[in-house]
Amino acid sequence: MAQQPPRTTEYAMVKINEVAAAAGVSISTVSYALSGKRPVSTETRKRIEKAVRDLGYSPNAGARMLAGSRTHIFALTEPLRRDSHAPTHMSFVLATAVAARRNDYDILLLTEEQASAGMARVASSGLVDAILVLDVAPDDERVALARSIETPTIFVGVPDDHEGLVCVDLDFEAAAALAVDRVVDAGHRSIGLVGQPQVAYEKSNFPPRVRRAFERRAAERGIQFDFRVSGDRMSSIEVTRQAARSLVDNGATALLVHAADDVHNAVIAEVVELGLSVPRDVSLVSVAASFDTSVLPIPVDVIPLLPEPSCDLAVDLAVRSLTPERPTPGLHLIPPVYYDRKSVAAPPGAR
Amino acid sequence: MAQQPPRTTEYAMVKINEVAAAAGVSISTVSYALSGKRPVSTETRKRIEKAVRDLGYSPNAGARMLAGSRTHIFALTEPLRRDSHAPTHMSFVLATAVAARRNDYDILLLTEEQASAGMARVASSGLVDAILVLDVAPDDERVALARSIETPTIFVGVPDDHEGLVCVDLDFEAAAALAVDRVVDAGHRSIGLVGQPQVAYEKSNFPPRVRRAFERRAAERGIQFDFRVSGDRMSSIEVTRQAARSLVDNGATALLVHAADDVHNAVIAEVVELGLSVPRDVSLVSVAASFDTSVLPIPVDVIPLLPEPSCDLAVDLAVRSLTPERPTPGLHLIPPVYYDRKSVAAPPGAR
DNA sequence: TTGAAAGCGATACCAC
DNA sequence: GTGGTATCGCTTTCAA
Repeated sequence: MAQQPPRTTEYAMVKINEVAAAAGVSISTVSYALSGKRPVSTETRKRIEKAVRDLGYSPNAGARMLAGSRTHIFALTEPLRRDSHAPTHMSFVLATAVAARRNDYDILLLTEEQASAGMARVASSGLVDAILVLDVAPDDERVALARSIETPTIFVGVPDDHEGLVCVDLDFEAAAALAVDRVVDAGHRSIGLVGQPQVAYEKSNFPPRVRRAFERRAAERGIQFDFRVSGDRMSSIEVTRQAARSLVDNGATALLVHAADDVHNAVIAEVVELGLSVPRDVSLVSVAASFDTSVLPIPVDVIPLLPEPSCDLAVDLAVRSLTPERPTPGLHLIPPVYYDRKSVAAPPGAR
Repeated sequence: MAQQPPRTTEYAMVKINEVAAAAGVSISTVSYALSGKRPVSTETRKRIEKAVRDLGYSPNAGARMLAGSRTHIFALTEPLRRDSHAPTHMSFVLATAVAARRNDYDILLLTEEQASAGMARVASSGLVDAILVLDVAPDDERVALARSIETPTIFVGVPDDHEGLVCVDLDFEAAAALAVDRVVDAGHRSIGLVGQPQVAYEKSNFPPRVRRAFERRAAERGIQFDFRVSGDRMSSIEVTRQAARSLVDNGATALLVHAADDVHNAVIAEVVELGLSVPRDVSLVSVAASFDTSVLPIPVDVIPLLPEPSCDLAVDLAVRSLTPERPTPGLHLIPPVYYDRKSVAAPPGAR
């Protein structure tokens, strides 16, 4: 006699009516037991849960969308441009996906050349409940589209024209001011900022915000300040090293760095080559870094740009935008946090 | 009198019956006109297309899934581990997304801790039509799951146990043979292979494939050949440098490298330190690199492992797996392509 | 606390 | 070449 093969898998997709039959209740009770939108007696709930487990039931996504007008999917639009910093992007995508799953949402990835097309498509087909916008540019084309669709849209990053939009971001201005305060409080009277590569100040939006906040706060504190762009990854690191050197040569005793990890390495290398030591001769603070500054050749104080807080908040806002109390349009800023790695001390002259 | 605001957007989602009414045809005709699954006279098709445009119609995703049993979504499972090489991963994700869109498919991103859970979920809820598996490990947990679900699954990469699976990968054997041929054709009579770290030859399956193909082809061409493992990322690069040195000391005039970028750097550093120049004294070829070998200190000829061909083919197989002629399980190999970066020349003795 | 049944908006079969 | 309509599997109102 041939033996039955083990039924490890259901080959026909099990439906809600089979669950209902197995549990001896009606279809609607099963639905309510699973969604929790109506009280169900503990006893019947248990029977239903058992039936669900036994049969390996999982509600059909299409049917759920159609009947419930909730897709349980968020779109994530991200240009994934070649020139952008891949590890940073990946951690944002990852953090978003994790936060979404925590809220029982899946992530649909939109990476089209013309991002608006994808957004328009998923919005008008009702494929997603909300749209999360990453890697926001100052003049982002997705802003106009966000205004024209009814699908709730959350920006992680702040475009220049953000009137009426829901935006999440690190409070870059506060971060820059905090960094300035720390070194000024330590006694420094002349500080420099090594910023992003030149192109970032045209194509991205937070670099100028950091720069302006840095300059404003330094002026408020009545100290000397100066700014240099860094070199980009593909070019030689010489641009960055010259930037660091000229800041130090001009008297800066503390350097703030707002750039990728390789720029930090270059700055440290230059400081070392100048025969200076951190923090005795030069203090260092990293602003809005999205990598771990404690694994640099010299650990560096940092006000990090962590993906998790931003993405968690963005997902939270997306979820809330589907409820009666929709989040208020405007900037939802994450307060900066300072991590001490002992790379700031009083300047040489102060001792 | 208050002026009507311009109707730039439809605020109520337009449905197929409205399109039908506007075009003066039945619902089914609209559906067929859009899907092309039944001939429709040119004239009525035009009227329908106009109505679609005018009303900005886009079929409801949920309804389409439910009625059509096609979701037009592929899942993409990718661990997105912190330790893996972000830029490489991102280019694979991007290439997959682009290929999918070309086929009118969207990508749902699965990045859960335990990848199988996500796969099981989307499979059993019918959320996706197929699953694409990236960043495949030799003993990948997703292999077992792929076998247990009915959703077609395509692996980009080859796990050790790939019996019955559909896998896409570079043709490593052909790549190794091609590399050997190029240097032998250039006149070299003694060549070396700097391979992966030792552990890769135990835990992975393509490194031995490359090594064997290298040795087989070299033997066929009747030349001297030798092999060394490289050092792994965490250990010192000394292992790699010694490997390169001993190959050269033993008479190799050409080195093939099948390893990560840091190993390439170490090999180049050693060659330079030996006072040799590329390609005058030593020729170099990189096999199956997934990074850009033209940005190494010395540009190196390469037979790359490119994301696009693999991802295009994977998507193509996914699409075909939904048609009557499903792709055959097994390895679907991408033919190797040689990129000349001028790191191969005739050996010193030949001149 | 539970059940019956009316949709949700497409697809695709059966008729004409 | 075109139209009517059963159907997909769930959510949610209405009734009990």
